[in-house]
Amino acid sequence: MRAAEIRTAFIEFFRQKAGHTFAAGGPVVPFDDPTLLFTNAGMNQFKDVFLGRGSRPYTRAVNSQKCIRAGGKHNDLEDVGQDVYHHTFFEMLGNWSFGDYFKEESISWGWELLTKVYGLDPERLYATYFGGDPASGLEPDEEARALWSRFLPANRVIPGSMKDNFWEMGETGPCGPCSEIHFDRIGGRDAAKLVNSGDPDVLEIWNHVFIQFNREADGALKQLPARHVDTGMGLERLVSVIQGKRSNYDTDLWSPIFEAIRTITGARPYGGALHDHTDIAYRIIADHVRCLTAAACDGAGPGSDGRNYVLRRILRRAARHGRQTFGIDRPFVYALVPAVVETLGAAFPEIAAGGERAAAIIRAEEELFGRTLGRGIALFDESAARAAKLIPPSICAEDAFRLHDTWGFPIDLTQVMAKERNMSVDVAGYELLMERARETSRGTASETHAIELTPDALAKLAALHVHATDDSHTDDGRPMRARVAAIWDGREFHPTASAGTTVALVLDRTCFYAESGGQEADHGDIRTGHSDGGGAVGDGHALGSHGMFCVHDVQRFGDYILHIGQVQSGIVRVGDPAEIALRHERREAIRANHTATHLLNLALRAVVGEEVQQRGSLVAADRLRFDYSGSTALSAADAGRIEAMVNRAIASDLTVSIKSVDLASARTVNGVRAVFGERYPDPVRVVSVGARVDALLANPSDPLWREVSVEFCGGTHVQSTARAGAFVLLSESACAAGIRRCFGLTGDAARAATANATALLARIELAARLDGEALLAEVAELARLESTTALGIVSRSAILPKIDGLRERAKEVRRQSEGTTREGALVQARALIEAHAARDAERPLVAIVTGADATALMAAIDCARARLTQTPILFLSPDVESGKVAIAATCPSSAIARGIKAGDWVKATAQACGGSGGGKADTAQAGGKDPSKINEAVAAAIAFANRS
RNA sequence: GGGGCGUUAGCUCAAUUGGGAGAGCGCCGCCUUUGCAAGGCGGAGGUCAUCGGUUCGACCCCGAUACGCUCCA
Repeated sequence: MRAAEIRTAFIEFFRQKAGHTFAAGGPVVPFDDPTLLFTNAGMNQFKDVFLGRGSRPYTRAVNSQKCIRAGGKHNDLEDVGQDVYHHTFFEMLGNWSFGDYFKEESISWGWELLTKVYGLDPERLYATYFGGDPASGLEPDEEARALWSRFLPANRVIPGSMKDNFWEMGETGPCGPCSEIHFDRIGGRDAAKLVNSGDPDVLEIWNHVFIQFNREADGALKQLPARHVDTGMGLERLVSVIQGKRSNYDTDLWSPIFEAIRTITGARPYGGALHDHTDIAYRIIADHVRCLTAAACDGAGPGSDGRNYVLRRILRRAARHGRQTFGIDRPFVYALVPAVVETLGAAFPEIAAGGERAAAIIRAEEELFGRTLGRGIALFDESAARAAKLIPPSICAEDAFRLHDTWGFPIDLTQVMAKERNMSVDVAGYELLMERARETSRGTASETHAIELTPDALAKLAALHVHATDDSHTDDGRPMRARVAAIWDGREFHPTASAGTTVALVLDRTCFYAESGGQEADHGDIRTGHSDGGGAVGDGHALGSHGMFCVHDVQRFGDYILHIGQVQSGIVRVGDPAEIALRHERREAIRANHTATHLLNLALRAVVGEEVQQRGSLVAADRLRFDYSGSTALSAADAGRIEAMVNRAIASDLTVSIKSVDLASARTVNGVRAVFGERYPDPVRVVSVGARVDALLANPSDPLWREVSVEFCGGTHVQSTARAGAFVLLSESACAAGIRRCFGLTGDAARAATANATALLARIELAARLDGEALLAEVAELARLESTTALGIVSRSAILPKIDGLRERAKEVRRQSEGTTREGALVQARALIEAHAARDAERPLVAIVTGADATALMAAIDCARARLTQTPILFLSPDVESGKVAIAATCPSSAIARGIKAGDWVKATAQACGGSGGGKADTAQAGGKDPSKINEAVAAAIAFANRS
């Protein structure tokens, strides 16, 4: 039987014979279960039923569930490839009874399916049952034993321990005995002793769990009113058994993938050897690509945290085999996806439909890693060479950390690579460095500890009968009257706050926007007390009953909004009436930036492509920031298109429409932008630029909406886009692996950036007419301006080549003047050489060369040394204008032997004219600061040479 | 938001406490060979990212900026 037939046979057996409902397996990424990294068993999606919290319209279910066991409590990642039966991704065939049938049906159907449908040899089957546990007061599961005895002789019905045969979901909750069916791959023997002993040829194939108890918090077991059956049978294992193979990988679930690996890498075919490097790599890559494909088709791709990081680690493990084992240095894992679709697509429509997307996701991650992979391997090799000298050999913590931090090698990948060379990794040291890095990167961030409302404080507020803050007026942001409901200093509540103190005010209502969704909080003022009491001056307690409070942050905790700030003067009391007003200009700037952020999001998608996903944003008063998925830099042309699109929208003065609608229908709007993985409230606030929200909902699938910015967003926006004034993209860069970050400006700030660019361009035009020293100075100044002024990406990309052109000319000017000074020095040197050559060769040559700088002087020394090979030579060149004396010397070995070292010589010479220097024994340079002492320097040089 | 690493020839990368900018591959020319592959010899190619500072002297040390990569939150 082929694997697909085996899978279908299982499902059909239970559907037709026993009236089970086919309940398609859940996604491999659990939807609503924070306790689970990945779906790791067939029962995950029915957990609520077993816990008595949910129900289904059926009581019998069957399916094949995609499971991932990596990174979490069940982690088979380390074993993949090393043996032939561990997988990060596998299928679990299962049938369930929700308070319906129990042990008898479950066991007899199990026997029938295995022996009659699949035709397994009954002589090779063994069953285990729960053998009881006196310590827990649990009786043996005699019922299961008796049922199995109907099919199997007594010696093949084996009692098992608490560990093997009693299943518990967690510390508390539903649990019960289980019964496993084992298979002997060899046969013709009594393998009872090998059951549950770890022998790869005698393996568990099917576990039947009988849920009949509930474990209470005090540890006691109570009988459940509704008893359930939960079974699980690993498909890969079952297929190997039915197809008579000793390895899961020798079945038709894997052969198409192996074939694809062979074709793409050009390696020899898979050989199935347990300890062979190539075969291990084959297994690892095949396993990992199945896992990554399944995850990607269910919406989870490699990333930097949580389950996404597990996927990244899995991919990087597979990817490095491409280079190290198969010697190819381009992405290849993605190209295996079609083979995965071929083997799984028919059973899982989401994999058939999502294959292309999965391949794109995998490819992007491979390209990302490909950039650092080569260097990382090189660094690892160096590190391993150092490690090899240690006993026992161990990769040091610094290298492991650097591999992780700089080259993106997860620690477990480093460990795997080390293990291949019989080395270990200093993981403890690595963790230490990691922790230190975490601290330093956290340290400066939380300098100003914000005032927070703890859960405890929230409860206290409720106890004080403080109502939730009414924030229904934040949108228009007009000044309003409110009342001080509570004063909180971060530790306790106070009845009053006096001038100078920093506290948080809770009001009964507010027009302030609390920081949320990346939009920064409003700032403003709160005046408390009866300010308009008329004649209050004469009032005895009027003085001091006023308070002036300056808000510099606003945060929401639960239903309460904290206005954090400082009491400027007077006193603020609980119960005081208050006049609150936010800083209008700041709010206006934020609104403009927020709407521009939405327009930017839309433009990015239009220009870069559909794959652009928002990964975060910040809306401040002075700028906006937008993070999105992507791994290549934006070209200047694309930046220009994006900028133009946003500016067109601003010029069109589009109306911004905002409305709260129910989440389900909001999601149906074509092209709606929702942040991936983000949870949204229901009803959700929809912000649309250029189309009325009502119009969107009236015809949600209209392709026109793809051209319109539609986002779920709680922030504040301008009423129409013209208020944003103008938009400029400031910069674009990488901020994390696979994530790009760009900054933008609107309004006056945007116009200023444009003006800066115009001014700079004008100055560059003028500089083109300069020459000589003036050109050199202006080029330096222009370069300084370019890097320090705010410029848009587009302008900068137009300015940079112009400055580069000027640099090119400046370089030519410099080269020419260097050439002439060098030539001048050489001419003088040649004359000196000729004059000296007639004399005693070993006699030192000390001479002044005029108009030479350090480089030219060295050239002169070079020239002289070539001709006068036995002569110690020292040249000086005073420059009155710059107040410096350049000195250079060379000494042949004969002179060095006499004690004339060039380094000492130039130093002695330089000291005579107020400088110092040094160098090697054969050549050296130095400089003096006082050209007027040139004669003293010459004298010193001659004296030094003669003394030695 | 914060941290780390990086930027040197067309490409991949070196350069000891700061003392004359290098290798391999590629490119060009010549030689060797019947031809190819290869080999031998020679050559061109550098704003050491940019700007500033320290220094007699900076690829190297310090600061700022840009760009790239990466990690943490």
